[in-house]
Order: sequence, then C-alpha cells, then structure tokens
Amino acid sequence: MSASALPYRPHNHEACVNQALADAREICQRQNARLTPTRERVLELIWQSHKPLGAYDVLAQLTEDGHNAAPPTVYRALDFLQQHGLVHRIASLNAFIGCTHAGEHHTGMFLICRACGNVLEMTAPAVSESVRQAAGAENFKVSDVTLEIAGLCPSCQLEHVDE
Amino acid sequence: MSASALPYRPHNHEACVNQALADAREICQRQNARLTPTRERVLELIWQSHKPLGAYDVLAQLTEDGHNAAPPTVYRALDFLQQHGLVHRIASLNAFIGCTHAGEHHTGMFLICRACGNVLEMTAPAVSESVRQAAGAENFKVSDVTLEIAGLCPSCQLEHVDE
DNA sequence: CCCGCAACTGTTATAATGTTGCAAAACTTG
DNA sequence: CAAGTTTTGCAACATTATAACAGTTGCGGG
Ligand SMILES: [Zn+2]
Ligand SMILES: [Zn+2]
Ligand SMILES: [Zn+2]
Ligand SMILES: [Zn+2]
Repeated sequence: MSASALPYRPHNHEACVNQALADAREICQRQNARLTPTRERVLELIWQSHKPLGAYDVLAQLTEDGHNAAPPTVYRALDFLQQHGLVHRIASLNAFIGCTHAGEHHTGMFLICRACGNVLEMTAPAVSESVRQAAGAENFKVSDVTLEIAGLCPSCQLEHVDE
Repeated sequence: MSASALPYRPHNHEACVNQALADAREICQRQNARLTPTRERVLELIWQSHKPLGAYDVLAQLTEDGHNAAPPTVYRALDFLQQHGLVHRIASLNAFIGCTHAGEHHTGMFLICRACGNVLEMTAPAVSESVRQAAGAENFKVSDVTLEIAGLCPSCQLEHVDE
C-alpha cells in the first residue's frame, strides 16, 4: 500500500485516488463487505484532495452528479467507510478524510495545516505507546484515541513568518 | 491549585466547584478580565460534575434559573471561559468540561469513560513530548493538540467484563 | 456630573451538522 | 423463485453553532 506522498507537496494525486480505490475494493472483498457504487463514489469524493471534506460537501457533489441524495445517504456511506477503516473522521473539523493506512492496523494521528487545510495522517508508534502508558498509569482501558494536531505544514511555514 | 481528585471516585465535589470558582476569580482578576455573573454561573454549571456538558444543557439550566438566555449567551460565555483557560471543549463529544489545571501552562489530554461519562484531564509531559517529536519529524509546526481518549475508567472496568 | 467609548448582553433569525423511522428496492442464498 | 437480509430513498426532525444588530452597562476623561 502507498508509500505516503506528502499531501502538501505537488504529486500525482490521481495515483493516490486510484491506489485508495483499489485498496478499498480489495479490503472490502476480503471482508465480504459490499462496496456499492454510492459508497465507492463517496470514497472517491473524499479522496479528491488531502483536505478533509464535510458530509454536506460530499452531499453537494453527489447532487451535482445527478444523484438524488439526502443526508442519510452520505452519513451511511461514511459510516460504512469508517467501519471498514477506509476513512477517518476529524472530530475537530467535523469532516472526513481518506485513510492512508487502510488495511494496516494503526492509530491515526493527524497533522492539520491551518493555512492550506491539508492533512497528513501519520503513524507514530512512540506516540501511541506513550499515550497507552499514560492512560495505563490511571488504570484506564483505552479503546479509541483521537489525536489531531493543528498547526502549520512545512510549505506554509515559509509564507507565514509571523505568529 | 487542586491536587486532582479522581472524577470517578466518590469525593467531596463541592470542594472541586469551590476551588474552580475561586481559581477562576483569581485568574480573571490577574488578567483584567471580567468574570460577570453569567460567565461565573456558566462555569459553575459546567463544574456541576466531571461529565462534559453540552452548550444546550447549560442553556436549559440557565433557563431553569429564570435567566432569559439564548444560544449566543451560552456560546459567548463558553468562548470567554475557554479563552481564559477555564474550560475545555471536548471535540469528540461537542461538549465542555472544567479545566482542572487552570492557570497552569498545560496541554490537555482527556480520558473519557464511555460507561459513566466522567472525564479525567491529565497532563502527560511524556506524551506531549512524543507528539512534538513526531510532528517535528515532519517539520510540522504545532499550535494546538486535541488528544481525547475514549475507553473505560477503572471503576467501570469492574462491571463491564465483556468487550 | 455627564459624555463617550468599549465591552458585554438580549434577541431574532439562520446556518451547519447529524439522526430517526419507515417503506421500497436490490442483493444473497437455498 | 421464495424468503430473508442488506441497502437505499425519502421525509421529517434533532442537535450544535453562528450572524447581525440593537440595547445596556461599566468606566475613564472632560
Ligand atoms: Zn494525493
Ligand atoms: Zn499548509
Ligand atoms: Zn469533583
Ligand atoms: Zn466510568
């Protein structure tokens, strides 16, 4: 599966999308899950960039497609995709982004650029470990970790010399 | 400032509230900020337990008080309280909770029990450090970290042997 | 004391995000 | 094909958050 192309660097993004869709098809097949046209289309829309997309943005684009969609259409597709580890929800933005580690067992950590809006999902075992440790110190049993980091990506730091 | 009483253990919670209010008054004074009656009341409501409270829950209670309040009243008070580090917003719950480290420079990390709803805010320098490190490895300039951990608190693990 | 500015509040309306419930349609399996 | 399951369409509704503007209050300088 894809060696991470950095979202905020120019790259052949069509390759990102194709890879993601191919991975998705394979994963769903393996899990006996039905990647229906609507679901696949929603995944494709989510992957149209490395910026998280709101549910209603997805809805608007489905409508442009001529698809007669209502909010539940989108939320159901997104639920499905989340369930199968194909997209993540970014709680601090109420938005969704394609998972760049689909299929792999991982805990997402997201670097969210406030200037360009791009998000990089990274896996950081050291972070996961220290989180687990800290929670363990309180005898807390972890089931889900939300780790979202807002700031400036390398590209945008050049322009925003202030702050 | 308060040595953390664990939220999910029985404790004299009135002391938590009083401490929080006293701290708030002092902090606002130092910062030349006006802790008006509405703001103080909202803070008190937020502190009524260690479970995060939604903005509209606060609103409902203000209304019970006889206060003729609308959503902006609450959101403005909450904005103020956040600005001055007196409450935190829990993004994964769309809810607010009193800060247990008001005044101290800290990065919050929240242990959210899915069973009892209580939230423990903890400071874990090791975690902050590893997050900073991981972000630094990508040349990302961190400005805000959202770290929310859902799971089971020690008390609730006893009952929920399953899962 | 009172004017004038700034901060705070009240009020109405509206935007943005997410859910429920039920019936019709599509697919799966025997 | 028939029965059962999953998925979709659709209408209504619930929850969370913001915009815009007018009124009020607190406070320092004439
Ligand atoms: Zn790409
Ligand atoms: Zn950027
Ligand atoms: Zn307490
Ligand atoms: Zn608990």
